[in-house]
Amino acid sequence: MEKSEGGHFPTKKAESEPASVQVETDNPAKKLARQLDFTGGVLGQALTVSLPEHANQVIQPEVIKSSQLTVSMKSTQLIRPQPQLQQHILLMPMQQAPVLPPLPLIRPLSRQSSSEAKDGTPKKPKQCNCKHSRCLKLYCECFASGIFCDGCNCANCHNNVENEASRREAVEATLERNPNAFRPKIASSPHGTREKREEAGDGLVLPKHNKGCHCKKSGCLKKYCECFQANILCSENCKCMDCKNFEKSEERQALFHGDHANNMAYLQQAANAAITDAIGSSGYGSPPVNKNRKPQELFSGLMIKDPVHRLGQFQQENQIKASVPPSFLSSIPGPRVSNAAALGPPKVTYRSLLADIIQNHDIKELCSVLIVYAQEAAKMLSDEKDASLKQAKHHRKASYPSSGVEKVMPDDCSTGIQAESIRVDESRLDGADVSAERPISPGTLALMCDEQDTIFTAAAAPPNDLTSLSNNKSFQLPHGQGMAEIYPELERIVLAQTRDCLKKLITLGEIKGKKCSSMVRDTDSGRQNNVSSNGVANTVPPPPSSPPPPPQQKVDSGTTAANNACPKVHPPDGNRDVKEKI
DNA sequence: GAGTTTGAAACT
DNA sequence: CAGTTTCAAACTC
Repeated sequence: MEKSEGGHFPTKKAESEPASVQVETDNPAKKLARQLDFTGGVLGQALTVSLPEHANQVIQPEVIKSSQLTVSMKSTQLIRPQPQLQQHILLMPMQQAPVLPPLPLIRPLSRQSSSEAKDGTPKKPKQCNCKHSRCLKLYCECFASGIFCDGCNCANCHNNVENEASRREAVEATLERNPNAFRPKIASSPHGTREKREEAGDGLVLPKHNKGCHCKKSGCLKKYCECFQANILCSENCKCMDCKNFEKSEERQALFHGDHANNMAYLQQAANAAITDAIGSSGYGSPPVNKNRKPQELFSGLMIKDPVHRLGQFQQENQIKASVPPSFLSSIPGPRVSNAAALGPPKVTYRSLLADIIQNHDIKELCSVLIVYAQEAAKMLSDEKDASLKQAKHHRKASYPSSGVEKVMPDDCSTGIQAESIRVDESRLDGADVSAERPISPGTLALMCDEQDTIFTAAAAPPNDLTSLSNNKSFQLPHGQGMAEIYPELERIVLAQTRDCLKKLITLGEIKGKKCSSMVRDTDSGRQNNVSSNGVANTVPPPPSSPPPPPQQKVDSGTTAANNACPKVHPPDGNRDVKEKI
């Protein structure tokens, strides 16, 4: 496409073919180019659209209007001027070059944003608001896009038919300054295909800005940035500072990914936070050499030079994430670890203070123990219930016989964990046990269903020999008794244990946080006098109303604090302890 | 909607 | 070519 453009602006073919649209092609897959005619063509009259890749192909204006000019634009990708809009597409002045220029500027993202409804349906073109440029400078989007102003809010507009002479002069002057002024700013990269990038997600497109952006404060994450506006990544052409518009940028990913991708408030917050960090802690206060971080440099370890700054950024980013719903947080791909593993910028990866405390096997073990708790509680409760039922039956038989009708509890659990066992004999619903009639809470049902997950079964298997739990056989209540009656009690027990474990985690986090804080003070007492009391341990703040951990779960702070190795949480000590406790 | 910020374009 | 100014869009309040 680049070479095919060769010259600058073509001859006025439109004058001889006023009602036709001429498309020149070389390669159908390449981008569309549009020839502009500033000779005074009006709508539908002198519309010449050039597709260098489609040479000698003539299509009707309507086709161009509706689709061709937006060809190769996949939904949210490169946004081109929308010729179907009522603004006029013009032809450039006669020039030597026979090959038509590509589409003009890539400004139109703003057009899209303001001219489309939220569902993406085109509504009406955006109108420029030029006041001082007479719409004869590239400041004017209409002029830059090669279209007449039509219904714009501009003042003293000369970008119209009535001022064709001055407009033509302006075009020539513009071309004199920059022969490529009306050529597209976004060029396809010779490497790879757009499809490949699109497949990579992120809404990425392969093209890059020809001149590159020069953003300083926006982090290239706002529409001030032409690259960002065009929905492309910054490239080596860019001379931006603190660029965050690169593929592995978490800030950028936060903008494009996540459940809150449409939440403009959040997007702005994320962008602002990223920018604030970029220009706040390291922005103008740091040497320019560090400010201009192109994507390539980001991959070269430049950012490692300032670990303090990076730490600050991570804290800020954590604040950002803490301010969004967990659903979004979970949607952020691989919080920090993934980035560390990826080829992203070599940022210092923040790790939770609990990262070394909570191990995978701990989680699995905890789950296993909770299951054991539940099982033991179920047995115990069922025994009690069975005994009481027998007594109740004796009493009832003396008064009136049982109806024998069975009541089937709703079974939301698709795995049918106890489709049979939750059948409750009505005879047991004698009013003496209200809890037996209590419907199973969704949480409990979910818990019981989840207990069938592989993480439970696989985790519990070796150490605690809980494989049998996976098939629920051992989870069936003894004596064939249903589970419904004891679910509430089971829930209470399991939740209590979970709560205790969480308390322990909180305690461990506090301990480690204090340790980290003291370490920071020791190593950087001169500068870090403003570190919070527990440093980054605030990521796991203790609940205000949370009482101190029960004595039996008190953490061996002496060991953990003295030991540089991270303290680890241990679930209740095995089945034996569980049984003893129950 | 007014005011501010931003960065490309224009200018020196 | 670098620095400054102008400009209009993007953004904030």
